[in-house]
Amino acid sequence: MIVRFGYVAMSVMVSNASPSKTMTMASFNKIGDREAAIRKLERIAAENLHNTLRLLRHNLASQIKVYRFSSKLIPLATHGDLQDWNPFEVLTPSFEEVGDFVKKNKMRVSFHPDHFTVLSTPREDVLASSIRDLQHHKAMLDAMGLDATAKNNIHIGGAYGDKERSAERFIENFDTLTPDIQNRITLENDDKTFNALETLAVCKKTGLPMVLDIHHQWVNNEGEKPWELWKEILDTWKTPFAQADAPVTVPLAPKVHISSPKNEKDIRSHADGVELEPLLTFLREIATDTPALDVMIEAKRKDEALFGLMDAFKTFSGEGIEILDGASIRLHP
DNA sequence: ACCTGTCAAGTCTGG
DNA sequence: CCAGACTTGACAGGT
Repeated sequence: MIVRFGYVAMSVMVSNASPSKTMTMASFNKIGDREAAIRKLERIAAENLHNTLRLLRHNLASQIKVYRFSSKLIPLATHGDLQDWNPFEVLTPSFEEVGDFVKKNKMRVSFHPDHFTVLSTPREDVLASSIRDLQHHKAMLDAMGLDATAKNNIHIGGAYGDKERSAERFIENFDTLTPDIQNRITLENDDKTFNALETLAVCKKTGLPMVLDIHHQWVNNEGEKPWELWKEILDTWKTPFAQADAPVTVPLAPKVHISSPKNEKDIRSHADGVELEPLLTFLREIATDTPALDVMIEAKRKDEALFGLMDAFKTFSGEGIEILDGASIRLHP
């Protein structure tokens, strides 16, 4: 099994390279001249995209091929007061530059629209803004010229006192989405509401690929071990939604998220780095069934945590682990 | 240079 | 019905 590692949004090693610079609505309004304020938003977005490209170059230098973009590339893009603004008129070349780099270097990229995207909601207004957010994320991937192998990962959402009904509502609402949005979505188990088993059930009904978050599964489960679900999770990556728009010959590798609890008191929060031991146990359990796996590291110290984990793997060299490059390993079952 | 409150957005709990 | 917690990086406004 070949395992590639990636990280999320920002680097703690490349300085002054935030891809998430923003502007509040209060300061937008304070500018007075609306056109000037919009130009400023566009400048910030261009800077975020420029920094994203800098991060991708840093990734390439370290052989990191898996990366999640910041969802805040364009400040206020989905804000209700700015719906007449089309940021892509000006920003498309910057998005293309990022997308070209991704394609040229065969990187796997994604977004994670944050927890305000809730397709399980009973509220019409919340559903509408959730769909708007998904459309926005799809539009950014389109502007980069990336096919549907680049996914938007989301959670099911709230339970509203009736989890079964809420899961059904997620499916009903998902069914109303256009296919080009649907086939960009992956579903992840969360740490409070929809556990891995419940998320898997929704994936089976919708045909969505499931991203297993091992940390979430550890704090929110029904007594199962994460690898006990793996064969079924693997199957969710063989559905049509897991494939690209364009004809593809190789299915997308499954993806998992890994992070470690911050401390004994606060087990949900993310620690600076990632503990090797639980991850290694999981990888050894699934290695036989899984030719390729991508692991997204969600640690507080971002890319530094990735390098720390790679160092930890090095001490297991010869024990069924082969270091392939700066960000990937081969694990022999 | 550093500190504190706030931010576009949603849900859940407790009062 | 409403305030506060949750959680996160970064702004905004202060010292």
